[in-house]
Amino acid sequence: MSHYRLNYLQQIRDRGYRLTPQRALILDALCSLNGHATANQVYELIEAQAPAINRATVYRTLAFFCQLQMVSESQMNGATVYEIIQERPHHHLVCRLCGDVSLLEDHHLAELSQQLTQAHGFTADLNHLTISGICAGCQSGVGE
Amino acid sequence: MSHYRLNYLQQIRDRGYRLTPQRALILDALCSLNGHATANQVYELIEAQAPAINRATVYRTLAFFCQLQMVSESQMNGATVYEIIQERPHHHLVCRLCGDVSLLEDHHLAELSQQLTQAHGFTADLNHLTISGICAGCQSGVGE
DNA sequence: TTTGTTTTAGCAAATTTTTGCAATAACAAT
DNA sequence: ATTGTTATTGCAAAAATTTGCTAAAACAAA
Ligand SMILES: [Mn+2]
Ligand SMILES: [Mn+2]
Ligand SMILES: [Zn+2]
Ligand SMILES: [Zn+2]
Repeated sequence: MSHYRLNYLQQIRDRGYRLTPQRALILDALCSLNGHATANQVYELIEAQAPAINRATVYRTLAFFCQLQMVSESQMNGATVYEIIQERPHHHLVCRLCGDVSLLEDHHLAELSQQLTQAHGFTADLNHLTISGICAGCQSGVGE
Repeated sequence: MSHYRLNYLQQIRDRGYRLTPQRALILDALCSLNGHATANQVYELIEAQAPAINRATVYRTLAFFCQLQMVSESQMNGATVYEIIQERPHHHLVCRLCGDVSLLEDHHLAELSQQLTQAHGFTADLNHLTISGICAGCQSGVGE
C-alpha cells in the first residue's frame, strides 16, 4: 500500500512542482490510513507524529494531489474521503440505507468508458467512482 | 421545469413528513434556478422574494430532499449543486480542464445499472451522475 | 374550532473549509 | 556554497456548513 513504487514523489518534481516535506507526509499518511481517509484523519495522523503541519496545508495539498490525479476525492456517507490512486483503478457501491461500502471492479466500467469516447470524444477519469443505491442485504429486508 | 407535475409537495405528506412553506419555497427556487444551483443561490433567491428563511433551513432542507430522492446533489467544478430529480434521469460529463458541463443521456448507463443488479444485487440510484474527464475540445488542443 | 403531540424552523454557537498575505524554503543558476 | 527567484507554507481572518437547543407551527384527533 505504499505510494513509493508509484514514484509520486519523483513525479511531483517531474511535473514542475516542488517536493516539500508536507507533501511527502500527506502521501505517507494516506498510505498508512489505507484508503478512504478524511482530511481531518490525515491532519491528526501527521500531527501525532510531527506536530508541525497546518490544517490549511492539508486541505490545499489534498486538492493539489487530486488535480494531479495522484489522489481521488469521493463522497462516502456524507464524508469527503481521499485515497491514493493506484495503477489499477477500483470503485465502490455505497448503500444509502445501511452505509455499506463494497468494491466494484474496474472492468464493470470498461463498456461505459468506451461509449463515452465513441459518442462524445470524452476521456473519462474513472479513477474511483462511487455509486449510491441500495445493497442486496437491504433489499431482502436483512438491513432493517 | 415545474416540480408540481411531479407531486412532490403531496409526496412529502404521503411519506409521513410535514409540508412547510419553507420546503415549498425551496422546491420552487430550485425550479426557477433551472438545475445545478448552489445552496447559496437557493438562499438568495428566496431571500429576495420572502425575506424570512434561515440558511440552516436551506441546508437541512436540501439534505432532506436528497434523502427523499426528490433532489440530487453533485459536485461540479468545485461547487456542490442541487437539482430537482425529474422522472427521466440525466447525467453529465464535466471537463477537468475547461470546466465544460455536457449532457449524458441516461441510456448510456443502462448496461452498467443492469450489471450492478446482476453481479451485486445492487440497485443503483443513478439519478444524476457526474463523470469527470477531458472533453473532446480540450483533447484536440482547442481548449488551450 | 380547539387542543395536544411531534416535527420542523430559527437562532446562536461550533465546526469545517477556504482565502489573502507575508515569511519561508525549494530549487536552479551561479 | 551562495544567491536569486518563485512556489509553497503558516497564520489569521473569512466564509461555508453543521449542530444543539428552544420556540413555532403542522397536523391529527377531539
Ligand atoms: Mn476505494
Ligand atoms: Mn443536471
Ligand atoms: Zn444496505
Ligand atoms: Zn474541456
